[in-house]
Formats: sequence, structure tokens, C-alpha cells
Amino acid sequence: MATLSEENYLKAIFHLSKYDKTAVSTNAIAQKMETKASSATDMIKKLFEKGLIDYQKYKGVKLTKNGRLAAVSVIRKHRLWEVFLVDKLRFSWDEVHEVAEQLEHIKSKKLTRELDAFLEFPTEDPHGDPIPDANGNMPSSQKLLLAKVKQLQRCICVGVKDSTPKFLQYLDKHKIALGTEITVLSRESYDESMAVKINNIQRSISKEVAHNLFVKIS
Amino acid sequence: MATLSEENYLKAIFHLSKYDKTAVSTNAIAQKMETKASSATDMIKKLFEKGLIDYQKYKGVKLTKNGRLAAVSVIRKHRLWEVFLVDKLRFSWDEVHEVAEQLEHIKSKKLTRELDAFLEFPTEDPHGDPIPDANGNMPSSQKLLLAKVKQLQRCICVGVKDSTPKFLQYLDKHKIALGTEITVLSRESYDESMAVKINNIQRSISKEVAHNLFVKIS
DNA sequence: TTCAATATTTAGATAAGGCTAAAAATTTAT
DNA sequence: ATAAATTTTTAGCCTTATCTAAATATTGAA
Repeated sequence: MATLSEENYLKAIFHLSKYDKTAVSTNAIAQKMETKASSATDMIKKLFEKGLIDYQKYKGVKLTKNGRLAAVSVIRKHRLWEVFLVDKLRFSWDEVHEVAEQLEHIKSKKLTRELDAFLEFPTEDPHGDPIPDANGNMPSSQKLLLAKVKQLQRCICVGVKDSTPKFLQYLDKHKIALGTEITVLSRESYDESMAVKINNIQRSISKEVAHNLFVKIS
Repeated sequence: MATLSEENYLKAIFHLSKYDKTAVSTNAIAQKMETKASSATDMIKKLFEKGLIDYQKYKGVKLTKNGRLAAVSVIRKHRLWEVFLVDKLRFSWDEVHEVAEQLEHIKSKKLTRELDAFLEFPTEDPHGDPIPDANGNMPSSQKLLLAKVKQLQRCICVGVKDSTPKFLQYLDKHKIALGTEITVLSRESYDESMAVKINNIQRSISKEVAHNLFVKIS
């Protein structure tokens, strides 16, 4: 069984290696974990001893099959708990992360299985991220950045990339929430801003905002 | 904030001092925590430094107001989670303890508050133990040992003192479960056994069993 | 009451996870 | 291609929570 700290490192490595299949550097891990490179090296050695990562000095790390399974199991629990907090308790989508960071480490196969059933087998968490199944298979997410949406397509806001209070407040102020429908009208190549229709009102969305808002084509 | 280990020690001290108001000994704490007396001494010093217990060398410990509050808060969470596991997920009353031991350490005021509301403010856990309120007030339990029930009184099984599989299997075998009604007919002073009626069938209950079964007068 | 048994504390060690500072390897830039 | 910059690792130390062994205090029995 992996310790709490080991689980957090595995999760970090998984997220860092999600898109590129290349090895993850010690520095990248340290940065993600908000710790020092020397501490990351120590943990890397331990994870290697336990067969959870492949590792060669100075060459970075990659999750093994077991390591990936362990990481995905933690992510599965994290996202199930987020659904629980939002759907059953009265948490909003920007309040769940901290608590889910704790709940994800609870060890009980039965708990995870029953929670999944109680929530009626959700496939996405409140931020639109996919929930891996019990075998560690990650359903591919249908969400994409607003910036990638083609002209004249309609989409629905399903999450944010930047979840800082500043950005969330911006969204509130402009009446953009989870579920808000957005129609892309046109793009301005000069500053990469977009003309969109939200709640039947035409507005302009800056490059910065369009790159931090996740949507699903509807 | 108390660490996980500190919280477990506080809980142990609370339980040990529940009935008698006298100080709790180092050895008693060590035994409850399944650790060595020297380890208990170390932790006692730390809890004393944090103002959570009163302590004088060789004289035992007592919870301070803050210590009691911290202990009761953990117990409140433990029992709320037990209700959740039994009422909402499909756990049976003898499966919940281990998981609740983990869940009780999750730190989030909002989570506890919302969980309480979601469960509709339960006052007892699945074993019949009272759930302290948000201010740390422990409702007095109405449960007592079957051995204490007077002749010709009717009562309902609400929990066990001994929760070993052996005893739980004995109960299953003899069709005694949570909610089973028991009428005390008479007592045998020779061996302290009791004649009882369960499901309209007359049976004899040994001293050992009568001292490990909690009931509520009905 | 005094000495043996028991309970408690102290001293020193270990393992996990983290840190700083310094050494070693790799990468980048001229 | 070599020196400088950066990255990574090593070495040694800290804290928390545990342990064993030894020392000290308290209790209890003759």
C-alpha cells in the first residue's frame, strides 16, 4: 500500500505525463508538489523501489503499470467525492477541491464501489473531468477550451482551467456559469479575441478568457 | 490543529475518562492505543504543550476544555460517517468502524455540517451511541446492557459491547439483530443467566452474552 | 516501614518525509 | 568544443511518532 505522500506524488506524475508520453523531470515533480528537488529525488527513489515508476538517474521518471493504476485509483476517488460534495451536500464546484484532496486517500474498496453506485455511476466530475472506472480506464473527456471552438458552433460551459478566485469572479460578473450556453460568432485574428453570444447578448471574449474556459460542444 | 495521531490519543483519553472523572493513567492510554507506555508519555507531553490535557508527571492526565472539544469533534465525525455508510451506502453495522476511523480525520467544518444536514441530523449512530452536536454536547445515551434490564421488561437490541466476529456470529446464529425485541422473563441467580422471549420463543441467555448486548427499553 | 513489584519517565535509536548546502551530471551558449 | 548555466543527486540535519533499554517514582505487601 502506498502512503499518503506517495499517492500524491503518483498523482502529480500522472498529471504531468498525461499529454506527452515522455519522462517527467525531477524539477517538474518538485514544482507540482511545491517542494524541493532534493525531496522529489528522495521520493522518486522510494517509488522506484516499490516498482511504481521506471527511473534512471538524471533521465526522469515514468509510471509503471502498477504506478499508473495506483494514481488513477486516487483520481477516481477524488472525482467521485467531488460529485458527492456537489450533488448530495451543498458544495459549489469551486469549494470541493480541498476536501476531495483529503477524501481521495481513504482506503476501502467497498466504500469506493458503494459511493460510485450511490452516485449512479457518474462519468464526469463537477469540473467536467472524466472519472476513471474501477479497472482504471479513463473515459476520454469531451471537454475542450473555448479557444478551440469553431465558428458558429454552440457549446456549453463545463469547467475552468484556471480556478483562481480572480477568474471565477470574472465569470460570475459576466454571468458565465456551469451550463451556460455560448455560441461562437467570429474570431479576431489580431488579438485572438472571439465574438460570442451568451444569453442572447453578443459579447467579446479575450484570448486569456477563451484559453481558461472549458466547454462541451452541444 | 491536532495531527491525526494526536486526535486518536484525545479520543482514547476521552473514552477512558467517560464514566469516571478521575485522571487517566499512561498505561491505560498506551494499552488503548496499542502502543508502548514510553510512546504514550511522549504524546502526553505534546498534548500538554498544546493545552489539550492537564498533566503532572506520574499523576495521569485529564482533558482540558479544548481537549474535550477536539475529542468530541472527532467522535461526532466518526459517528456521522457511520450513519452515512449504513443509511446511504450499503454497509452493515459491523463493517463501518474501520472506514469511519479514517473518515473521522477529514478536516472541513462545512463537510461535517452538510453531512449532518444530509443525514437529517441523526442523534445516534448505527451502534446506538449518541452523536454529539456541533457545540460538543453529547446527548445522553438511552442504551444499557441487557444484563441490567429488570424482570418482565421489554427492550430492543440497539448494539453490542463486544464487536468481535465471534460474538456477532453468535447473534446471527440465534437470530438476534439490531431492532430485535427481547422480553426479560426471569433471572437465574446461580449462573446469572436470563430467561428471555425472542420472536415469541423462550430462550436462555448466558451471563456473558447479557453483558455484551446493548438494548433500549421500549 | 521498608523492600519488591509495578508504573512512569528518560535517553537514545529508527523510519518517513522534508530541508539546506554542496557535489556531480547534463544541457546550453558562445 | 568547452565554459557557464541549469538540473539532479548526495550528504547531513530536522521533526514526528514510534521503539527498546535503563532509570526513577509510586504502590503495596510482609
